[in-house]
Parts: sequence; structure tokens; C-alpha cells
Amino acid sequence: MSLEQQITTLAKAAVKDLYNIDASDAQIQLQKTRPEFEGNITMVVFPFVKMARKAPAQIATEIGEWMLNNQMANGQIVNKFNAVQGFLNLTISDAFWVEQLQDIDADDFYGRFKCPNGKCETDQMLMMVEYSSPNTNKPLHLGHVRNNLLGYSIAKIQEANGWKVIKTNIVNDRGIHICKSMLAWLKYGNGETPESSGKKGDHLIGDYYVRFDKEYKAQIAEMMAAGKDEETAKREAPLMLEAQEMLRKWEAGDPEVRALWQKMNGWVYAGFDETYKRMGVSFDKIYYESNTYLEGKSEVEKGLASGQFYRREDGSVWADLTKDGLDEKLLLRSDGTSVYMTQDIGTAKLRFRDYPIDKMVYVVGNEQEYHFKVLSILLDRLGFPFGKELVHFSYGMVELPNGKMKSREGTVVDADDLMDKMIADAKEISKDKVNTLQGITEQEADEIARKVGLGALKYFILKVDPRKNMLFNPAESIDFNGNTGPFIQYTYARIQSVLRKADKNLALNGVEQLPLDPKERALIQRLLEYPATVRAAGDDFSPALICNYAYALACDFNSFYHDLSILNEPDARKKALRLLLAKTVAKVLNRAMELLGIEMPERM
RNA sequence: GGUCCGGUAGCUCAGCUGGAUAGAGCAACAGCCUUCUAAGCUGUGGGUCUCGGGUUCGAAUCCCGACCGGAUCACCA
Repeated sequence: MSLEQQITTLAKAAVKDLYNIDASDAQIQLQKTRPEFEGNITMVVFPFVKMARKAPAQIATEIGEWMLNNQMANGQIVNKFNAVQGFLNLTISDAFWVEQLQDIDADDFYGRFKCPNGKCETDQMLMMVEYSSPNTNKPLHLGHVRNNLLGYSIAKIQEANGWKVIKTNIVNDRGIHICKSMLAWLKYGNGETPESSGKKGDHLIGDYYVRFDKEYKAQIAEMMAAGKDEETAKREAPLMLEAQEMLRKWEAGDPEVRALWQKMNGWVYAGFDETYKRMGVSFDKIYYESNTYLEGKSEVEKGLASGQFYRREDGSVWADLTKDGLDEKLLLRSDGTSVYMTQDIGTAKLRFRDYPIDKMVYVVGNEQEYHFKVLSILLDRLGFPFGKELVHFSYGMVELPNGKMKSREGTVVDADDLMDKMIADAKEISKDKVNTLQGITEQEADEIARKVGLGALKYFILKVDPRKNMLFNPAESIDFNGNTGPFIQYTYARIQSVLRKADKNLALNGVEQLPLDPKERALIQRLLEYPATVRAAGDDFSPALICNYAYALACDFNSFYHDLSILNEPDARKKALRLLLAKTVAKVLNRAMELLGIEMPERM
């Protein structure tokens, strides 16, 4: 039983006995005691003021005294108390803290849960998490980086919360945008390949996507100069017509178009694989739009037949969502080709056919909230029971100082470039560390720089509330000091350094009798908060909570480390206890960072 | 215009299921390495929590209304 649970039980018994109040767990408000007061944990007694009809300070005192006199059978937990107005500050006995520390050390599953929300089904509950979902017409940028890191981290966090998680990716490998790069490559590429150009495949294709946009805009300008209005020019520009023609050919299975598509997508995948691998993200199952859109089409046809959808005169198919307070939504174009929504319907169907999914989570930007609202309704109408239940994990955009990133306009922060930069910066900083990094090979130094550089990047992104938009200023480099990934990694590396030098066989006999230093106590109390943090991060889908926790734990440790010596402590039992404390902090830090996909270096 | 999200220190962000004097980091300034890794520690300065009402023992937090910023409402994805 956790400390909070034990205090809650005690407090409930106290108010029952003293005032005959049957309090619920929620009415027992506990919080950490503020540092300016004596004590470790504080009970807020205001909720009982009315019913007890006494002054807050008196109630607090009475409950405190009751607790001292009536502790549970399993030993003395509350040692002392003081009452300040309606706040009952409880001091917990040192023996209790030490026992708790030993329990954490012995628990291989500390901070992991067997089942979600305490509800265990016969089979493990299965959550599918979709993230990344790239288009194969351009390389990954900073927006994708946020998506990938969030998706991966959320999968890890949910696993720790007891879910079986399938990480999945839907690759948008077909459609008009793909045809645009293909067309531009055919027209202007002169047969350029990744090999001939030395470019990464995804970057090569991205260049042609940008090229298409440039030429297309030139055509529009030309047509407008010749007297056409903008709408007409956009619609009738030869390049756009050609791209649309190519899409029709693709859907018709034209061998030449398909062969080109295969070849160019192959280049992109090779590029993506490299980026994913470096970023440290992975997938258990990948779906391709080219394999799912037909399924979606046939579902739309079924919906048409059953009267859920309707066809307009021009042949296009629509869903009327006005009853749900939304608009009418296009599902098939007048030329019969499918849209984004169509493929998502097909993908959902296939996924639920492939896996016994209990919860489907889409990690997709908040700009697509409308899309997922509609998808949920459409799936429901088509008779899929999971339609209503799907979760759109809607995260905020990454913005640059002058606004949103736009691939077509080239105002993006490229994922590969950014990782290069971070690792190079980490390498540069480590050059000053001649003392701690002496004697290591160049290869080891590179590996440390990789972990630290990526750690800085990942933490930078994951520490902000995922629902909020965040700002990235390319002109300012990402920090390696302060509330950062490297700070956590550094704390861990420090501990490892101490542990390497320590005698491994120090006895812990009788450590329960040791009086603790306040810094030691604070550290143990912090360690005890970890499981609840994992729960909260799972409930809220928020890796940021893990970041905040890891930062607080590292701060507590560094303060402890600064004030108290571990290896030079003369008292053998104290030394053993501090080593245990350090070891446990390292274990929990490492475990927390695993949930973020951040690797820990043994030295740095 | 409808819907949704946000507004906290110069900057980037915590805190938001209501609790004690609103916190970090960066930037600025001042200290701490012959002793376990100074990517660290300690301190100083910096705030009308956008504004106005309301709810109550108590509001940055909940409710209502303004103002400002963003997203979205495509035969784009």
C-alpha cells in the first residue's frame, strides 16, 4: 500500500471516530508539505469544517493527535505533526522511508502496471496506436518529429500502464500529391536517382514536389496574365490536369505509372527507414494507403446502397452530416477517385479485422480534428461498433517564429538536418570534458554524442504539453543545460560513475534505524511518486508529465549529491544507504526516460 | 460567421480534478571545483497569472462576458 493510501485510510478512520463523518477517498485531500513548513505530507482539513463545526486549526490538531495515538498495526508511520490553520502537516518516520526505499529496490516492476485502470480482463487489453503517417512525397520535418516522438512515447507509456500496444503506421503512398512529384520528376528529372545525385531518396522526391509547385504556380501566373481568373487557372493549369490524369491511370493500374510509382516510393522508404531508425521509433504493423483505399471505396459503395450516402448528378458521392451539426462530406470524387476520408475508412476496417483492438488511438495533429470527428460518425453509420470509440490524440503544431511550416514553400525544419545538428552540438560540448571522457574511443565518444544530442531534442519536444502548440526558433540552438534531456542524462551518468567506484558488497543491516538527512527523505518521497506519475501520464496521454517528474527527481538528486558525500561517508551503514538511494534514483530515471525513448549514457 | 484551442516573468514553458507567500529553465548579475563528473550547486533581480463580473472559507485553476492570437469548416492530405 502506498504512503498516500495508508494516510488516507488513517485519516478516514480519524474523522469517523472524531466527528462521525464517513469520508470518501476523494474528500481526504493530501498534498506534499511546502518546504517552508515542517513535515512531509499535508492533509487539508477544510472540507470537514462545516460538518465538525469547529475551527480549522482545532480540527487539524485533533486529527493529528488521533493519528499519533491510533496508528495502524503495521508500525508507526506518523511521527509528529503540526497544524497551521486548516493544514495538518505530518512528519513520516525515517524507518518508513527506508523500508519504502528497499521495497522500490526489490521491485523489478516498479512503475509498471499489469492492467489498465485496475481492470483486468481475461486477455490483456489491446491498444493500437497510429502515428507518423507520412506522405511519400517529401522528407520528414519537425512536425513529423513531434508526431513520431509523441506516438512512440505514448505507446511506451501505455505499455507501462498494462496495455498490450500495437504501434502502427499508415503510409499515404498514393494520391494526387504523389503524382505531383512523379510528374515533376518525369518532366524535369533527367533520370536522376539517389545514387546519381547522392541524395537521400526522400529528399530527392521532396525536391520534385517543391519543383512541381513552382512550375504550377508559374503556369497559373501565366494564365492569369492571359486573362483567366485565379480559380479557373488553378483548375485548368496543364500540370494539374496532367497530375490528375496520372492519378486516374494509377487507379486504373496503368503498368508504366505503377512501375514509376514503385520505383520512386522505394527510394522514399529507404530514406524514411534511415530517419526512423535514427530517431529510435519503430512500428509493429505498417499499412499502406494503396492497399486500403479500395476497401474504403467498397465500404462507401455499401453505404451508398444502404442509403447512408448519396450520389450527386456529377457522380460524386457524399455523406450528409447536417444532422450531426456538421457539413456535407465528399467521399468519392466525380471521376470516381477516392479521397483521404475514403482510405481512412478502409484502413480502420482492415485493422479491426487484423487485431482484436480494444482501443484505437490516432496520433494526428489538431488541424485534423474535424476529419476525425467525421470519421468517427461515418464508421459508426457504416455499422462498425468501434467508430464511436476511436480516440483522436490531437496534438499541437510546431510553429516557427514566423508561423507554420509549409513543405511546398520550403519553410520547414528538416528532421535529418535537425538530428545532425543536435548530435554535432553534443559532440562539440563534450570536447571540453577531457576529465570524465578521457580514455574512451572515438566510437564511444560518437555514441555518447548521439545519445545526448537526440536526448536533448526529444526532451525539448516531449516536455511541453502535447495539446499545445509549441514554438521552435531555428536561430536559437536547443539547450543542453537546465531543464533538458542532457541534465537528466548527466545525473544518471554521475550516479553510474559513483557506482563504478563503489564497493558492491556493503551490508544494509540495520539501516532502518538511521536518522535521515532531509535531502535523503525528499529523494525517497520523490521516488515514491513515480508510479502515480506513470498512471497520470497514461490517463492524460502526456509524456510531458514524465519529463516533469524526471526533472524533479534529477534536481532532488543533484541537490543531495552536492550536500552529502556518498563514497566518502565514514559511517558504513549511511554509505550503504546512500549507495542504495543513488542506485534506485538511477533505476527510476532510466525507466522514466525509456518511456520517452531517450537513451542514457553510462558516462558523459 | 459556426465550432475548437490557447493567453502565466524579457523569451520558452510548468502549475489548471479550487488550498498556505504563483514555479522552473534560458537570458542578466554575484558566488562555489587540491574532495564522488561544474552538462552541476547556491543566491539576487524580474509578475495586474489579458481584462471585467460571478461562485466560496479560499480562484492562475470553476462559470459567464469581452479582447487578442491560432486551427478548422475543400472534388488538399
